[in-house]
Amino acid sequence: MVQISLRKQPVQARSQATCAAIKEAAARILVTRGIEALNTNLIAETAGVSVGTLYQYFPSKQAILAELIRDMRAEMLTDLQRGRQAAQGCDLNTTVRILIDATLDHHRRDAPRAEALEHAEATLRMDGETERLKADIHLLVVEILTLFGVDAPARAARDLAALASGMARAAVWAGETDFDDVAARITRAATGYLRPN
Amino acid sequence: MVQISLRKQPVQARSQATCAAIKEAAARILVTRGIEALNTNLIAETAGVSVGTLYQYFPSKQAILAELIRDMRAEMLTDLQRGRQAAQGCDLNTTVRILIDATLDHHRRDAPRAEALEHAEATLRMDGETERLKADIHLLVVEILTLFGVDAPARAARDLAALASGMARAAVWAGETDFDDVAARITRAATGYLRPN
Amino acid sequence: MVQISLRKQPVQARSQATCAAIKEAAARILVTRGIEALNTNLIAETAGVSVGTLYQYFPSKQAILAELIRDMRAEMLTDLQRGRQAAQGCDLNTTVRILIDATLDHHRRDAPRAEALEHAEATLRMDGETERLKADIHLLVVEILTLFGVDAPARAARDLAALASGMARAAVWAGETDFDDVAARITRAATGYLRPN
Amino acid sequence: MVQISLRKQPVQARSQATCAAIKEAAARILVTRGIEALNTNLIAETAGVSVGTLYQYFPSKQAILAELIRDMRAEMLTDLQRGRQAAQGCDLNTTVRILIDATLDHHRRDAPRAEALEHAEATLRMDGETERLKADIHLLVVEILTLFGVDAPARAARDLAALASGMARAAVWAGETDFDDVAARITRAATGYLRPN
DNA sequence: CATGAATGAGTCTTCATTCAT
DNA sequence: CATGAATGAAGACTCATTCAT
Repeated sequence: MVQISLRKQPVQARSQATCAAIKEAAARILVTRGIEALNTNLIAETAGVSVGTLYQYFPSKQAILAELIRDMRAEMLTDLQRGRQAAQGCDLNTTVRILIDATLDHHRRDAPRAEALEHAEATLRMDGETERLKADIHLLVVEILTLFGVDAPARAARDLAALASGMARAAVWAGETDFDDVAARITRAATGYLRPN
Repeated sequence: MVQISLRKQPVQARSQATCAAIKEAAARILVTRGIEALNTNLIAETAGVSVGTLYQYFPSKQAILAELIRDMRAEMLTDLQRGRQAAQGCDLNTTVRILIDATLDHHRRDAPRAEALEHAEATLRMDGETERLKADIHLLVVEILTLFGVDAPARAARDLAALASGMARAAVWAGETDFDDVAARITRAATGYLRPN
Repeated sequence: MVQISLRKQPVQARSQATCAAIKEAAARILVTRGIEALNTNLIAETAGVSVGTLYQYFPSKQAILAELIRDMRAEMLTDLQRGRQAAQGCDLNTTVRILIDATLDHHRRDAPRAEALEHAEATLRMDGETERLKADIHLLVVEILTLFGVDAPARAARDLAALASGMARAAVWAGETDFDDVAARITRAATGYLRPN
Repeated sequence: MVQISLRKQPVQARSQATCAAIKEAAARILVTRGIEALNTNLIAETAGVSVGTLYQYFPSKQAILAELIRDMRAEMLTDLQRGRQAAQGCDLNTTVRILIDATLDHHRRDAPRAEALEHAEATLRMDGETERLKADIHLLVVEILTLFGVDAPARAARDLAALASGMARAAVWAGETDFDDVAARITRAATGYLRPN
């Protein structure tokens, strides 16, 4: 359980810029050189600040990673909420298709980063805020599945998330870039999973 | 790329026991305390040997992990080959069901261990032998899909593996133990994925 | 081939002092307890800093030694260049005498240290900078010998350097401190070596 | 001060062969891979025996090296004694030439080995037996120099030994193989050193 | 006696974190 | 606030030596 609350709220513009630079540096290192190469001195250097400054904004190395992941999950929740809006009144299959599409939006924005963060996520124990976001994401899917009368909606939501995440990450690994096609294939599997009978 | 060849071939009974104890200790730590807590001193202590002994059998810490993973992949290949035998003459859906069942055999033997190793696998660059095993596993699936005239069989094999692995790992995370049920759900998704049209 | 470039350029006064303290500590240990007793923990402790600090300034243990040796060779080159200036217009024997005197200047400054470093030098593969300094030293002698029409000047330069170095080190071992006398004896041998016929 | 007396006198032929094999292995490693690569496991393996056996014959790693050096010094003493016989009745210069020739005999037999051992010798504290041999060698030269009325014969003997050893080692380093020529050059220097006036 | 498995003290090196300036 | 020098605990790995078989 990682303490990620900022030590100080970066209210000023410069502070926010520094904070963002640190996070960007960490993400870039994570993607290009892997989690083993990720260390605070390198993050600070890459961000163009001193280690001391880094520790002004983040209480620990883990906190930086945790916040990166939290941001990703927050974006994903937003993407899914937008998807739900768009799917108002559609049938199950269409809704599923739209939500899967939404799920892949952060891959579309920066696939290697999404992949790296999802992998890092499995290594860390999450902070409360991120857990809450993940719960919200899960709940959103559960609600929709419930609406369509799907059996064991919690388990189904988990299965679908795992299926989608697994396939998306494998596609990134394989170097695929056409995420519409990936979404289509994931949808085929999801639809099959949900098919009655 | 990790060098995993043993430094010393454990011919004597005591040697083999020691070697196995080291691997078991590493696996136990990996499962119970995670990859960050995995260090050579702890492995040796847990195995009841000295660090020196550990290094008689393994050239590096990574090599221990690599061999654990290689063993798992080797078992999985065997499981799948057995599955293919059993599926001789069956239709696609049945064959898929049988192979997915086989895929979950190592989860059935020790689910937390399977989960931990699959996650660790994503962190390491594999040695040649393990790459070969993974290629063999992939090829086996590709061959079967080709036999049934599935489109883009290589990509389909990758998608199905990712889908199955993702769902299985999520189930383990959630604490499920009925892997027949998990297999049934994975099969639903896989069958949907493969459905023509 | 040892990488000796400092990790951090010691610009501040404190840094330079720390860096120098580390080198001094290493030299002192080398002289008093020999190369086998030389280890990074002891160097750091002797220098009054932590190991971490040592590694801020030197990328490896070898690099410390390498830089000590490089410094010595750089001083020696300067000594010899000064000697060459002083010998302008002298005959061969006088020139030789002056250069041998110059060669012993670093023994005059700190004989045990010179001895210890020259011995350590034979153990290490040198970095490029030190090789260049040694080549420059060699070249300086070759040029002078060529000027006086000495046969096979490269080989003669090597022979004379070996002769001088060997005798000087033996003198230090024996506890001699009058390096003018040592220089006189070396000069006798060198003059004999160069005598035509 | 290294304890080198054998733990057991190798009276039997097999024992002597084992003992020699260990020494040969150590020497070969020293020459081909340097003193840093010299370790007991490698020596034993190279010699075709087990570590345990190695420790039957030598009380420590250092003892092996020490005995190798002792052997070399013993041979050198023999060479010099033979040289003194041959030089009976000759004048100083001829005697010097003969003795220098004798000094290079172990280089003629195996130059890289001689070089490696002489260098290793400088690193070790010698055992009593080797010290005695070196003292005998020194004394032999002192006696001859005294016979010819050389001033400060002990210091001269030391100077000549250093000069000869230094030049010979430099020649080996440079890859020279014609030790008659090396001897001639050393003799020129030695003769110059000894020249009255 | 020979073997080689086992030992564990000792070394090098890294890196998250602190704090004097 | 920013800096970056300093810290030192921790971890990977080596190798001389011992001892049960």
